[in-house]
Amino acid sequence: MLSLTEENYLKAIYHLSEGGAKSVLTNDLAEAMCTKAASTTDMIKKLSAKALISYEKYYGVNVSAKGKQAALLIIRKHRLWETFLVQKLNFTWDEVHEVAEQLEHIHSVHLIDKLEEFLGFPTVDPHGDAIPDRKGNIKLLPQVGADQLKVGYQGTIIAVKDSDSNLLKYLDKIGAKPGKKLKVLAREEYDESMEIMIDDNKVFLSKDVSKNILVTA
Amino acid sequence: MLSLTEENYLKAIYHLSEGGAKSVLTNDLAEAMCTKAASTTDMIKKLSAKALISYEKYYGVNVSAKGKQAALLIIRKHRLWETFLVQKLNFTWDEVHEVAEQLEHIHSVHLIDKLEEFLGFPTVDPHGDAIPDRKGNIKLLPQVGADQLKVGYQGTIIAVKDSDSNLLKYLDKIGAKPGKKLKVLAREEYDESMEIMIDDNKVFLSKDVSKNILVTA
DNA sequence: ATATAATTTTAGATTGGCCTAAAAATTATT
DNA sequence: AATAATTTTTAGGCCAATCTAAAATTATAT
Ligand SMILES: [Mn+2]
Ligand SMILES: [Mn+2]
Ligand SMILES: [Mn+2]
Ligand SMILES: [Mn+2]
Repeated sequence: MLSLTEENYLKAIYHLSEGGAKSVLTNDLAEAMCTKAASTTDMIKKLSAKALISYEKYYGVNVSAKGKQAALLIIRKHRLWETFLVQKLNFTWDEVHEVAEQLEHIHSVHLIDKLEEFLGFPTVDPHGDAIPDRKGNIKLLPQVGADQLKVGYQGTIIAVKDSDSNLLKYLDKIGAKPGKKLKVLAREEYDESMEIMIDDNKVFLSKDVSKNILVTA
Repeated sequence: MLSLTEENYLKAIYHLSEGGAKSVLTNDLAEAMCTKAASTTDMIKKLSAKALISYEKYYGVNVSAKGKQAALLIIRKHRLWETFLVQKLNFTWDEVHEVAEQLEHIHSVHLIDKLEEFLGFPTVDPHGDAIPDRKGNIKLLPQVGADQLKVGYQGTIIAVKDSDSNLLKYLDKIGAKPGKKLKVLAREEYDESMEIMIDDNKVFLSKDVSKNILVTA
């Protein structure tokens, strides 16, 4: 059984290794966890001893198959709870992450399976992120940050980054929701800001915003 | 903000002091918490420093007004979550306590208020225990253990003790549920066993069982 | 290639929650 | 009232998770 802290480190390692094929570095993990590098090294040793990650001294860590599965089961819980909060308790999508950070550590397989059933087996959470199944399998759609797009691109918003509450409020205001059509009208190379069309609304976005909108690749 | 451990001790102190007017003793608290007396003394000092309990060395503790309110807000969460698990996720009443022990420590006033609304402002949990309101007020009905009853008593089951899963399964089997009519037909003084009528079913109960059935006083 | 800078690890300390063993205080028994 | 038994507290230590400061290693720049 993993402690709450071990679960949080493992999840952070998984998220940091998503996409990139490189090892997760101690300092990056420390920053993500809001702890110091020394503390992180300690935890890396613990997770490594439990075979959840592989660790090469000075060169960072990688999640093992076992670690990936454990991480995905935590993420499954996080996303099912977020879905519950929005669909059943009428939370707004900017209110759910913090509470889900706590709820994801409740230990009960029965609970989470029943919750999933109660929600009608949702496939994505309120931010568009895929929900892993009870085995820890997840199907990731190829997706890219809107900041990477070229003028003329047309596609669909798949998901948005969910950790900043104020960003989510803004995205809600401009209608940037999973499922919406997105078209790139113009792009300013100097600051990488863009003019885009979401459904029928024209908006200007700084890179700081656009990079948090994930679209079909 | 209380730690999970502090919350659990405080709740245990509150429960041990329910009914009785006497102070809660260190050994009793240690037993309830499954820890040793020495550990309990440490925690008593912490809770006392936070003014949640009053502590007289060697003579035990009493919950303060502030402590009582904090305890009742934890109990509120516990009972609302139990109600959720039974009513919405189709848990049986013997499955909910353990999970609620975890869920009661989730910190979010918004969450628990929304949950209460979602459940339709229930007044009692699946075991018949009253649910405190958002201020921490609770209305306790005068109730007594069925083991105290005399032959000829007629009344209604208010609640059942909820901590033993096997007991709950048995109570379910004999139909001993909150709201049901109960009549005492006979009582054997030697072992304090009883013959009772629940609705229209006649059952024999040992004291070990009857003491967990709470009826109108 | 060497010096400097950055990163990572180790060493040693702290805090919360727990323990055992010993000391102190209270309660019960003669 | 003195002694014995019980309860409670204190003393000292352990483990998990954190920190700071110092040492070790790797990366970068001359
Ligand atoms: Mn989230
Ligand atoms: Mn999400
Ligand atoms: Mn319960
Ligand atoms: Mn209950």
